[in-house]
Amino acid sequence: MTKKKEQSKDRDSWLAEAMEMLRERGIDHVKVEPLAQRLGMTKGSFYWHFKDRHDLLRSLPEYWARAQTDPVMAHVQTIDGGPIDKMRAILEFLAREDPDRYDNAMRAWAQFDPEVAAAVAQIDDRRMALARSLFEEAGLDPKAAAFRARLWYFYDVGEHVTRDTPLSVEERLERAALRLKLLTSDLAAD
Amino acid sequence: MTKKKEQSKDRDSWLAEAMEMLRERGIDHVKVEPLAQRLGMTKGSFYWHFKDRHDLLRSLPEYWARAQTDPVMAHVQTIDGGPIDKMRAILEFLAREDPDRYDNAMRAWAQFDPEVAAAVAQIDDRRMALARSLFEEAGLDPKAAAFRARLWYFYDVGEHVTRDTPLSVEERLERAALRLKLLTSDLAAD
DNA sequence: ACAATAACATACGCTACCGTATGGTGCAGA
DNA sequence: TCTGCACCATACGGTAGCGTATGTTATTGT
Repeated sequence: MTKKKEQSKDRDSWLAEAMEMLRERGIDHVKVEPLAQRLGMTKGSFYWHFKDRHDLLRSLPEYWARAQTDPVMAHVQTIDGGPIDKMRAILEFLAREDPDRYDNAMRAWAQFDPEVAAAVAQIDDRRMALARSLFEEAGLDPKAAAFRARLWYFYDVGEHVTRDTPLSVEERLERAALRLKLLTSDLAAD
Repeated sequence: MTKKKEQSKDRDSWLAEAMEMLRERGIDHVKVEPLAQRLGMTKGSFYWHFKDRHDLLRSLPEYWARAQTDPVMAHVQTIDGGPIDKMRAILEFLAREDPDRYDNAMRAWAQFDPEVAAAVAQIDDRRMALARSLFEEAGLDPKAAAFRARLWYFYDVGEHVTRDTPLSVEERLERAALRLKLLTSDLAAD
């Protein structure tokens, strides 16, 4: 009735806690016995919900995509106005919400697992496609829009990946404004 | 006479091979016994050169910095011309040489180790400071130059971090040209 | 009331790896 | 030639985590 495959609240609690461990210590430290301990359970429970450890790991990317990237996409739909307005709205949303808590950990993992790399690349493509369409909407030809979307998106990635101590909201808003200005100053003002 | 501390060819061969394993499989897979096997040695040798596994790991960032980032800095010194010329030269150098083979692995590691994060952040700062000084030289005020240096540098990081299959040299050169154009088009033409 | 089953706990053997202890080997200098 | 030391091998005990087998409990349909 629900989905064709496994889906349960208990199972999701294992996945959620596994994501937490992934974020804190990396994929090689999400192990089933410590994981069980954090949930106040034992291995017996784990091996009921999952075939083995690898089964858990394979389920994480889908869980991540489901939990993290959908909100952003949904939020964009609610905005009206020109492409520049939308960009500004996205930047402010990202600067306040920071919905990609697990992105860094996923990227770190993706470095050493091709399947995970594919999953992350797919997310990257979706986000960049959004930016690209906005730049096209603003009047750029496809090639220029594609490049500027990369520049746009990579700034996000760079900010997250090169930083250990998080910025204040004010600083993030200020940098977002600068970014928008530099990347759109030559475009038609809506 | 050489350095005040440990430095030997044998020790460096352990470090080099450890970097290789770090790049291929991540830090949690550089373990002493598999490492010894790859070098055709046994643990006895390892524990002669290193106190323990942690001692090896602590030595890696310094080894990385010594091997990877110095060449780029050295190459910049050899260039003469205006700041834009220097930027173009740097981009072409990076597009051809790709001297940061280990950057992704180091960043992945840095996610979960504050000391490593500090080491990587230091490298990031050095590289961004170089870009910042060039933009200042090109006429930007300090604040604008700092931001544009981030934009400049993050594009590099983004390209490396979001990519599994490497680009061709031609594509990299083309993108480098686009990047230079977009980031310097409003500046005095040398 | 009573099977059946989902959801857990317990106990076990196994492997990979760590670090230590100790023994061997080649080579420098007296 | 002998000795000391840098460098490496071998052998050992200990631990963490994997997966399996099997026992236990709570719930649910009949």
